[in-house]
Amino acid sequence: MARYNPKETEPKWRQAWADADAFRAEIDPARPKYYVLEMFPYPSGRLHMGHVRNYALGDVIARFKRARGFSVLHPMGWDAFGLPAENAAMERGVDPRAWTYDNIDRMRAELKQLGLAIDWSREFATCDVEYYGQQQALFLELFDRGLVYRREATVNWDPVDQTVLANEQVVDGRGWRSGAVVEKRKLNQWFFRITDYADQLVDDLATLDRWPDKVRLMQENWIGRSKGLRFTFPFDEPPFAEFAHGIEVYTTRPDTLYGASFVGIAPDHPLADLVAQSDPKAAAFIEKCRHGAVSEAEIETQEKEGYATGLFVTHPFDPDWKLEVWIANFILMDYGAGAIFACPAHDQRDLDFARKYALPVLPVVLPPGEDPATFDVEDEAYVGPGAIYNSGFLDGLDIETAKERAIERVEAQGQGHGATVFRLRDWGVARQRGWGCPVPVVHCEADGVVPLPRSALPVELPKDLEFGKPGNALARHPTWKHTTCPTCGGPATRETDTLDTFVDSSWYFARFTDPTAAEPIDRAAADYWMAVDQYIGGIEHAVLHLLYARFMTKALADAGRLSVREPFAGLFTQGMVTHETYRRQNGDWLEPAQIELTVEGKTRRAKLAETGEPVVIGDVEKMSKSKRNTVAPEEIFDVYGVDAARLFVLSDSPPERDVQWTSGGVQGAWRFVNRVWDEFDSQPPGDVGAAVGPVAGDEAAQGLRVASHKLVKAMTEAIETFRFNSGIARLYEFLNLLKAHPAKGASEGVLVARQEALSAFARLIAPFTPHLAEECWARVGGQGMVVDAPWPAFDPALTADAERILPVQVNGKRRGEITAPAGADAAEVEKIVLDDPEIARRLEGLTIRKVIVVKDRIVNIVAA
RNA sequence: GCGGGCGUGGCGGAAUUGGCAGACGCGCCGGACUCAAAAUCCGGUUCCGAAAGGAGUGUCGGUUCGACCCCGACCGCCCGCACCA
Repeated sequence: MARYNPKETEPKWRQAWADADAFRAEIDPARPKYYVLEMFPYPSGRLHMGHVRNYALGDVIARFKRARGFSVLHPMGWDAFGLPAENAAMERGVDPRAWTYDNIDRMRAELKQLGLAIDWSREFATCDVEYYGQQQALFLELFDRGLVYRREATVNWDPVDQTVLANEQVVDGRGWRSGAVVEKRKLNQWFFRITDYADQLVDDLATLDRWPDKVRLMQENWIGRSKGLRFTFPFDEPPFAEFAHGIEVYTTRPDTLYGASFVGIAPDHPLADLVAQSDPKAAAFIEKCRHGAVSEAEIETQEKEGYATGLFVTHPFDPDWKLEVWIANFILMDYGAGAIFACPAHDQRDLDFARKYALPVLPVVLPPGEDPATFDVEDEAYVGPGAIYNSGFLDGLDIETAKERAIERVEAQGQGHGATVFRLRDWGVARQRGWGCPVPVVHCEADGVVPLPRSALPVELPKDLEFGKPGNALARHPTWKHTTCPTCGGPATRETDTLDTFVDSSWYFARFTDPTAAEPIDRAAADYWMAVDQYIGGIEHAVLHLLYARFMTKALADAGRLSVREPFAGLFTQGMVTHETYRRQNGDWLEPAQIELTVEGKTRRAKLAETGEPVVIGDVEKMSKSKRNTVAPEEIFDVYGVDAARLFVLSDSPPERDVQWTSGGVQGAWRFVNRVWDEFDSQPPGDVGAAVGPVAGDEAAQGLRVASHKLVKAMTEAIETFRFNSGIARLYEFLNLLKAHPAKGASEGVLVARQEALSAFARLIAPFTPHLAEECWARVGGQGMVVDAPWPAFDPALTADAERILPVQVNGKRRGEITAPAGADAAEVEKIVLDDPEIARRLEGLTIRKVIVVKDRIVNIVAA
C-alpha cells in the first residue's frame, strides 16, 4: 500500500494555491458574498491547538462557501497591543514592538502551514500605525458626536504594576499578575457612552437569529434592563438643604408601595455623608461598610446591617405614613438611585433586614388560593404572582396593572416618573500603558482638553519607549508628551493614556473590507462585505468583545461610516481543546509525551515512560502550560501532517463542545488520510468528465452511486448546520463502502460508479483535508484544482429511495421488518405486514387491536 | 441565591427532532500477513444469557400505540451573573 506523504504533498499544494492567488477576495456583484471570520489571535508567538481548531472551523466554511459559488472574504490579522508584550519587555529586556512583530512572523508561518483559505493580502496588526492612526480618527468622530467623555471614576489600581486593571483582571481582590491587593482609586478616565445604546443593544439581540441563545441571554443579563419607577420621598422638615426635595429612590415594584417598611440608602450616598457629619455613630457605621467585603465569596455570606438615621420621610400615597431612613450595607450607590424603599414581605433582602431590626413586614401580594386573613410571610419573601391587597386604590389588581396605576399616581402627584434602569455602565477605555493606541488629545492650560485635528494624526508611539520598570512608559518618556495646543499654540501635554485593546478589536472586521483605505472604513467595500456572515470564536467573549463590537458598529452606523447596525449576522462559539492531565505521586505535573499508558481490563493506567514510576491520571482539562497537558501543533504536523491534525480536531466532537485531544484519535485521522489516498491510488486513471456512464442493471454499481449521492446530500447539510463531526463520520462510512467495492476485479459499472464517487469524494473532503483533496483530485484526473471546482451536486431522484425497510413492532418491541414502496399508505403497508410469516408467528394467540403505520418510518401492532 | 445548559457502551460521541438506541472513531478481543515486532488488512465488541430471550439512554413517576427526545419531582456535573432594589 502506497503510504501518503504529507511532507511532500502539503507544501506543494500550498504553493500552488499561493501561485494561483486562489483566496483573494474580490468584490463581485455577480455573485453572492460571504464574509467568514474567526476572532483574530493575539500574537503570543506560538500556535496552540485551540488556534488549530478555531481556524480549521472557519476554513471549512470558507472553502465550502467558495465551492458553492460565493465570493468569499476570509481575512487574518493580529490583536497585537496589550500587556503581554510589556511584560515580556520587563522580564527579558526586549522591545515590545520587536517582540510583537517577531511573534507575528512566527505565528504567520505556522498559520500558513495550516493551509487556510485566507486572503493574506489583507493582513494587518492593530499595532500598525496605519491601523491605530485610523482608530484615532474614529475616536475623534465619536468624541465629536458626544460619545466620548472624561470624568473622575473609581478604578481598580494595582500599586505594584502601577496601572488600572479591568474588573476581570482582579482576582479575589488582587492583581492577576502582581498579586498585590488592588486599591480603589479615583482617576480621570476616558469613557465611551455605551449606555446611550443600551436599549438598542438589548432590542437588537432579537434580530440575531443566528447567534447562540446562550450568548444573547448573557448579553441581555449583562445589560440588565429593568423598568420601574424613580420617585422622591419628601421630608416633613428637610434636615439638609441639599435634600430639600427629599430622597430619590428607584424601584421595580411600585405595586408593593403599600408594603413599605423603611427607606434605605447606600453607605456612600451623599445623604449618608451629611448625616455622618453630625453623628459619630453613623460615621463609624459608614466607615465599617467601606472596609467591608471585597471578594465575591465574602459578599455572599455578609450579613445585612444597617443604621437608623432618625430621619423620617412621608409615604407618597398617605401623608400620615412616616418611614424611617436607614443606611444599609446591601444598597449599591451606583445602581438606580443608590436608595430604595423596602418592602420586606416581597423582597428577600429587605426581609432579612427587617427581621434583624424588627421592622414591619406587611404583605400586599396575595398568592393565588391563599386566604387574606391567614396569609403571612415568615422567613421567605413572596415574589410570585398574585392579587394586590392591603393596598388602598391598588386592591384587587394583578401585579402588572398595579405597577402601571402606582406609576400613574406618582407621576400625577409630580413626585416621580416611570424609568428604565440598566446594569450596564459606560465603557472605561483608558489604560495607563505604553503599548497601546494613544488617545489623540492634548491637555492645554488655557484650553483644557483639546482633541487633535485630523491633520495631526496619527499620533504615533515613540520608538524608544523604556519598558524596564512598572508603570506607563508613555507617561515617563522624556519628550514625547510635550507639544503645542492646536487651538492656542501654547505649550500643551499629550494625553498619555492609551486605549483598551477591546477598542482595537471593536472595528477590525470592518477594516478588513479594505485594509489600505485612506479613510478608517471604505464605505463601498464595507457595504459590499458587511456584515460578517459567520463569526467564530470562543464563548469567553460572550459579553465583552461581542458587546463592544456591537456598540461600535451602531455608533459607526450613526456616524455614517457603516450601513449595518449589527457586525455579526451569524455567531458560532466553539469549544476548547482539552487533554488528560498527569501527575507524579508528589503532585508535579507531567507532559503527555513522558507518559506510557496501559490498559488492564477496563482500567487505564499510566506510568512514567522513562522510569516506570506510576503516574496519576487526572481530569481532562483545557490545554495549558501550567498543567503541562499541551500538545504542540508543529510536532503533530511533523508526524501526521496538517490534514490529519485538522481532521481530528473537527471529527471527534461537535464544534460547540470541548474536544479532547488523544494520540489515538489523531492516529485514527491519520489512518483515514492513508486509507483515502490508498483508495484513490488504486483507481485506474480515468476522466472525471466522462464519469457519468450508464450503470443500469449493475446492482452493485447502482448501490454505490446511490450511496455517493446520499453522501453529497448529507455532507452539504452537515456543513451548513455545523455538524462537522457527523459529516466526517459519513465520510468514514462511505470510505468503508468504497473498500467493499474495490477497483481490482470490479465490473465496468462499478468502475464508473467509483470514478464518479471519487470525484465527489475529493471535493467533499476538501474543506477538512484540503491538501489531500487536491492530491486525490489530481490522481483521478480532476480539472484544475479542487479549490476552483464546484461543490458536487446530488440527484434527488437517487437520494429518494423507491423502497423502504420498515421495522415492525408488536406492542412497542421490534419483532421484524418488511419492505414497502416509498410513500405506501397505511392499508398497503398493513397488508404486507400481515402477510409476513415472521410477524404472523409473533402474533400467534394474540388479537390485533390496532395497527399504527407511520409512513416510510415504522409499523406498530397493538395486540393482546 | 438567580439564570442557562448537560447526564447515552470502557472512552469521544450518533440517533433524520416522538418512530430500529449505540452510526463513525478510539480502545479492547480474535484472526490474516511476518522468523518476529510494528504497520496494514479482515472479523467481533451495550449488559445479562450457551441459546431462545430479556434488560437498557442519571433516579423515580407521568403522557403516548410508541419516549434518549415531551411533562413533573429528585440526584449529579458544567457555565454565566452575583446584595442590580
